Amino acid sequence: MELDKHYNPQAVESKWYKYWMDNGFFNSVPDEREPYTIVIPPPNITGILHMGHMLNNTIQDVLIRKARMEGKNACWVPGTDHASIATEAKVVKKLAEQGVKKTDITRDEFLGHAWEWKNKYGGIILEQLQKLGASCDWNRTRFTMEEELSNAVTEVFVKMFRDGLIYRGTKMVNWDPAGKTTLSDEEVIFKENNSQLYFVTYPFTEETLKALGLSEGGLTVATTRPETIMGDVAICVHPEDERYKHLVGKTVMVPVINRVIPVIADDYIDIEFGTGCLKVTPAHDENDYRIGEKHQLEAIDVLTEDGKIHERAGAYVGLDRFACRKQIAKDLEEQGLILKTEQIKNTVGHSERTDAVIEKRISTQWFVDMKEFMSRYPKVLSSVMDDEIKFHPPKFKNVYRHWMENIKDWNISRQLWWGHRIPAWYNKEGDFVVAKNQDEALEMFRLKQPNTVAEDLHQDEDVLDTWYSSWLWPISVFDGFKEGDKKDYNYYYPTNDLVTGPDIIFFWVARMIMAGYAFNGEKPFSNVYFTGIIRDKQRRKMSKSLGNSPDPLDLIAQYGADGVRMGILLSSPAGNDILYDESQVEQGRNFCNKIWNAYRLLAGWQVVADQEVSEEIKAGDQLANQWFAMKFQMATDEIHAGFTEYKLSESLMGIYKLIWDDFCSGYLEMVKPAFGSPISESTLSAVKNHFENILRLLHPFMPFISEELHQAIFEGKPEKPMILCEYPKAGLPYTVINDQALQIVSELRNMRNAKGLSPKQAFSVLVQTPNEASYKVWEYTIAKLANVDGFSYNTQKPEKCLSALIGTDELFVPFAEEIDEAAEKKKIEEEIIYLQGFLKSVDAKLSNEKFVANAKPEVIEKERQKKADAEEKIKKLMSGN
RNA sequence: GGGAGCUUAGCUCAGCUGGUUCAGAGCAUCUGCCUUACAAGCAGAGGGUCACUGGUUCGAACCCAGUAGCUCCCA
Repeated sequence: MELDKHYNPQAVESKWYKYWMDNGFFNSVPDEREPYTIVIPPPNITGILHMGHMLNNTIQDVLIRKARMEGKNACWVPGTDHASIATEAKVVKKLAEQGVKKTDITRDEFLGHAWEWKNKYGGIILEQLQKLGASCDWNRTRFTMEEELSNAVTEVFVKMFRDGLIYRGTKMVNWDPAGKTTLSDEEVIFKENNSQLYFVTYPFTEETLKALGLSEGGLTVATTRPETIMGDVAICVHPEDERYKHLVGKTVMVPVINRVIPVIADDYIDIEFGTGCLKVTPAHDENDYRIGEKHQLEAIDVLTEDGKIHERAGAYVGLDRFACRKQIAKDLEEQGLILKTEQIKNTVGHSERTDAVIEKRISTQWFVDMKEFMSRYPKVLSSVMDDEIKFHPPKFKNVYRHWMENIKDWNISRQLWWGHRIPAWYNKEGDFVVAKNQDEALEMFRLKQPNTVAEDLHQDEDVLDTWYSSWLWPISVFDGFKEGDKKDYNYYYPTNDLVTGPDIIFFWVARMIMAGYAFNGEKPFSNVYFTGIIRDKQRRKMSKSLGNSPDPLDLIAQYGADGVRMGILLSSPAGNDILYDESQVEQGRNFCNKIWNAYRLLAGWQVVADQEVSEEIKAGDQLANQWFAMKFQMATDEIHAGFTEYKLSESLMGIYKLIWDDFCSGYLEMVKPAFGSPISESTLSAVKNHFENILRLLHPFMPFISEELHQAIFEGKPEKPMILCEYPKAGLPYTVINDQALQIVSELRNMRNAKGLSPKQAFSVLVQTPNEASYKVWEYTIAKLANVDGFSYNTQKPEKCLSALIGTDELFVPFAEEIDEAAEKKKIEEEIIYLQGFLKSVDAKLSNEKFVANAKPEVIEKERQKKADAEEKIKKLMSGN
């Protein structure tokens, strides 16, 4: 059968993926083997596959496939996250397109639509992962809002509440006016902004003017948010500020609404900033809130939940907050109350999901008491610092510690419908209990008020933060919270490796560690591999709006999954950002093609019995076999070292070079029979064996082509499919082969290139060496690779020749034609000059008493060797002249 | 404002506890080749004052200090 010149991935990929699936090779059940477990960072059901997923899941697949090949019981659990805010926004938008408003339908109706949406689109991303070759145990696919996982969430919430780790409280929280929900601090992204700083004057009241003996005047504050002045309750100055000391206790009027407010003093104030006067708006600023509490001031919330001016503001009612800012500035200007404006840079919080500008708002919400949590579970921090849980790269340990040490309470309630509803029930008086379900809640109420009936109770309307379910993921996917048989949980947990982006280190990684120690007393995983963020060539993040993100599925269609996997992995050491460039994926495709053609080559050879080939060929083939065996083991050791350090790109590069340089350019050329000649049976078998071994090394990285060719080598009947073959082991002994003689090949090629000679022109060579034997064994191979038609040793140097050094041995190539003697001489002279310079520095070192006295003996020995070698070389080069 | 990290070839990055036959890899570039496995290829070659300035040391890409630039995290 004729094989195509180019590797064609499409047919191959779907064929083998189906084969693996049909045979259940991805599936795992507990047995006596050592488990190796990864839980997928569950993608959002709203998500579609992007380059970040590609990187992330390729790495997981590499790890899981390698573990599987190493005989471990490999289990990669896939699944999806319900993504409360994102999904709710999607569904709201879809309903709006149909002319339905969320407020017009019931909660149950809305959830019906949401589930419908989830069932239709929620699994798309998992199907896309299959195209990549992800070897997840699809039988284990979980969803954060399915029944079992929801039960786990309730269970944990109730437990934490009863343990005093969750409380309901009224605090200042982050409000997303677009999503109309509160957010945790982690969901707020700070962005730098160019803002106007308005200097607004608050006129003194009559009373104050009288006391001061003035006819007019006021206090000027600097603010970027004039639209909140209707919520002002005081002006605050520093108690030591000489400019304002005398005004403390006096009153001023809030512009626009002319409400009277006091001037107070607090050392929180920064005298240098603005005018040194701060307008205190406790309802809309964290610091103002604190000042307000301290001075017992009222908090007037002047905004509605969607960011418009509330009735209680008394002016501009119904106007959007940003429109109001402009309007009020204009009006104040007209009234002469704006002294000046300045441009400043400040940072403004935005919603991670909706990108709306966050408002600070006082609200009654549910919180996790993090200080208490951390004091009860110190392992959460120490395990990472002590490397019981290893971060790769370790620089993220600092980031982790810093966050942990400054941790704030976690706001976990969201004013949404799509999510896990908070298991708290209220009676008509507003008392509440936390319970697993309504029946339990009713019982609890009845203990105090026996007459309570179910109709009196209503469940909290809010749902929990998405991450409140995600943090349980490594436990809950193995039903670790479920009563009864915990076979899976006991076997698979703790998991081995977690692969994720550093952007969710706090959202997810940290909280999984918390959940692990708090609910199971055990770490959730042993290693965390932080991938980089994928950027384009200009270092911009990939985003839909920039349009700089290629569609991964298009890439797979164009370059093949293996090619894409390789391209994306090659330049992605852990923690470094990946600058994506299509040329990398091309490189991946080209590599596939290279491997494919190596197979084509050997598939086309005619085979004969060993007796049919000459002894010379046999010996040459055997040497080549041993030589490649050495190269193979050396590379295998390096590849394992890369895995140990989680430097997957280095492992992959090691394989790349092993295959391309050592196997194809080296080994195959060595054993390749002359055109039209056959290959011996034993050599072909050795080649196939080596080929098969490199495919094994490659399989975790490029699963499809390695399976395809593995099957092809064994004519479709291998003992095992590649996916189950044993991964080559590190540290196996190998015979060291002295291949210094092979340098003759590159020297000759170089000479031909430099002289513009055809490779077809044969040369004879003369080597001056004390180790004749180490060259003799390679003669056949060298002759083949470099077109040499004669070898001689330690004879008279010919008159006309080209020369080179092989280590300290000399190589002469008789060359009858024109030689640019001057150029040759110059080349040698330059070499001598370099060596002399080198020798001088070595000599200087060796004659330095301090060096000899201080340096380690082996270093000195090395220097002496260098000196001897350099002297030897110089001697030879000089004598040649 | 606080913290962490980075700066090595045109690009992306390796360089472990300091020891110049280790300044390296891949890609890109250049030269010559359509040599019956592969032009998605083959054979070669040229690129670097290791950000800058000082210091420690017999010896610094590596350790220390300062300067400049960049990135990230947190407020």
